[in-house]
This record gives sequence, C-alpha cells and structure tokens, in this order.
Amino acid sequence: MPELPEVESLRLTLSCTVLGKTIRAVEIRRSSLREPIACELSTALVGQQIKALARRGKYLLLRLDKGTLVIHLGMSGSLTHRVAARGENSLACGERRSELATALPLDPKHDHLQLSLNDGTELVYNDPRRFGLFKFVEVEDANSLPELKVLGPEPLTDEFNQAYLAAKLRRRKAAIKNVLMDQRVVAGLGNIYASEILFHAGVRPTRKAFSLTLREIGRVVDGTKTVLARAIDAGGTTFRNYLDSRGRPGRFASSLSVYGRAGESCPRCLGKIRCIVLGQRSTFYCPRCQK
DNA sequence: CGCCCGACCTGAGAGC
DNA sequence: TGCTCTCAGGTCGGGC
Repeated sequence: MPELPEVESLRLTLSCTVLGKTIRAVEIRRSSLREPIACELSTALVGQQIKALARRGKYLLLRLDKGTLVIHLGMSGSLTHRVAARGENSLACGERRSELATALPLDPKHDHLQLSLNDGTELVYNDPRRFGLFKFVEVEDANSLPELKVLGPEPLTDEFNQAYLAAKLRRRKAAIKNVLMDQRVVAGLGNIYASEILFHAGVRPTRKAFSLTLREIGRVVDGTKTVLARAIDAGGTTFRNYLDSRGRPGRFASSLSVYGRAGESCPRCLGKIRCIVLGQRSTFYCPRCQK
C-alpha cells in the first residue's frame, strides 16, 4: 500500500501530534508480521520518549531515548493516532487512565499493536495482510540496519540525479519500471508512482533500462521529484485503503495521470490508457505519449 | 551478480 | 445468499 509519499505524510502528521510524548503502555495483540514482533518490545518501549520522527524510503523511524522504532507498513498497514477509547477521567487520574485505555480496539481483527501515550492518546498499528514490520533496535542510527543499509538514495535529495541514475541503469536489461521499483537503486518508489513517473517522463515502462538516453534519464529524475513532491503536498494517494494518522484518506488519487485508469483518456493526448502486467504487477501507460 | 517467479496473508469485489 | 476467482500500494528467497 504505502509508498514514500504516504509514509512521509504519516511522518509529517505524527510530528505534530506524538513528538515529545512518552510511551506508557504497549499492547501486542498479534505478533506475526513479516517477522515476529519481539515479546520484549513492551518492556523495551515503556517509559521512552519519542524524540524525533524520520523516514528512510518506505520505512518510518521513531527515534526514542534509547533506540529507534522501525516501522514498515507493508502492503496494507496503517498507523493511526487517536484518543483512547476509554479513560475520560481528569488528568489527575492519568495513571489509571493509561491502564483503562488499552481496551477496545476499533478493528479487533487487525489492530495488532497499540502504544498508549502519556497524554491519553494512542498509536495503533493496523495491518490486515501482515506484510509489515514493527521492531525496536537499540541504536541511534537505524541506517546501519540490514534493511536500511541496502537502500538507494532518497529520491528527493541531490544524491538522486541524472548522473547517478545513468550509472545505475547502464548495465541493466530489466524493464525500467522494475528497476525504478528496486529499492537498492532508489528508495521509496512502488507500483503506483513508478507508473506515474514514467508517464511524466514520456518513457514506456517496458523499455530496457540500459536503452534510455541521457535526456530520458533526466526526465525520469525530474518526474520522480515532481510527482513525489506533489503527492506529499496532497497527503499521499488513497487508491484502495490507505489512511493517514487521523484515519483520513490521501487526496492525490484524483491527480493520478495513468495509474488505475485503463481505458480512460490520456490527460495529455486524449489517447487511450493501457494496462499491462510487468513483473507480475499492473502497469499503466499511454502508448502514444510514452516511447 | 542480475533477472524472474512464487510465496507470504487476508479482504474486497466481480461473476455465477 | 454464497461460492469461487482475481486482484491488491511490498519484500524475500530460490533457481537459473
């Protein structure tokens, strides 16, 4: 589900609401995600303050006093911040409230984990398909983790530029779309934005990566930065079920040029948008605009 | 090493 | 109503 713009939107909204809060209680209802949630997670987190929120590719990183909480939303995950379902007592009863607040998940089947914070609110991790990741590591700099170490540059930094991408594509004969989705080449692009970026660049998704001209590579870099920035401005894309930390959908879906629009008219030439399968994923493009 | 495919898991929606 | 089939925004590991 979530690609870079959705995770970045999540980071921005959570920065306004949970930064500086302290974790009072942890409840794990189901631990079997991509890798099992460690049962020591509770004791490790309780009492720690949320010092900063960062993002690397599609990973959300919560910096705590003594380490980092690494969160990946997989295909269907969401992280929502809400007022505790119970415990509407006065602040003087804060301790009791935090005990009461652990009750009543809104979605008992998929609210797998809940962090109760010191202001009576809670952060809930929900993930029907359980492809996500939720783990605590006792290191300041999570970039040393194996998952993060292999990631390519952040697409919105200067490190991701025409020369860099040209060097990466030179020897690769896979389709350009698949290479853009390779997290080692550039971090954070997934199935929706890969199609959108290639539309913006006027490059057909099936083109072998090495066959792109320097000019085309420049347009791919430019399209990446433009599309991602606009999507972040709109709070991300809700195509099926992505929700931000307030449980609201992103507003970028209506700005998608080709994704999910097979048979509709191309916004540029009014030709018919086509859907093909590439690397077992649906891929959308305009046969006339994308060469 | 790079490429391609299936596996992981569950829910929603279409079609019968 | 209920069954079956397909598809879904990601990542990993195995085979070639």
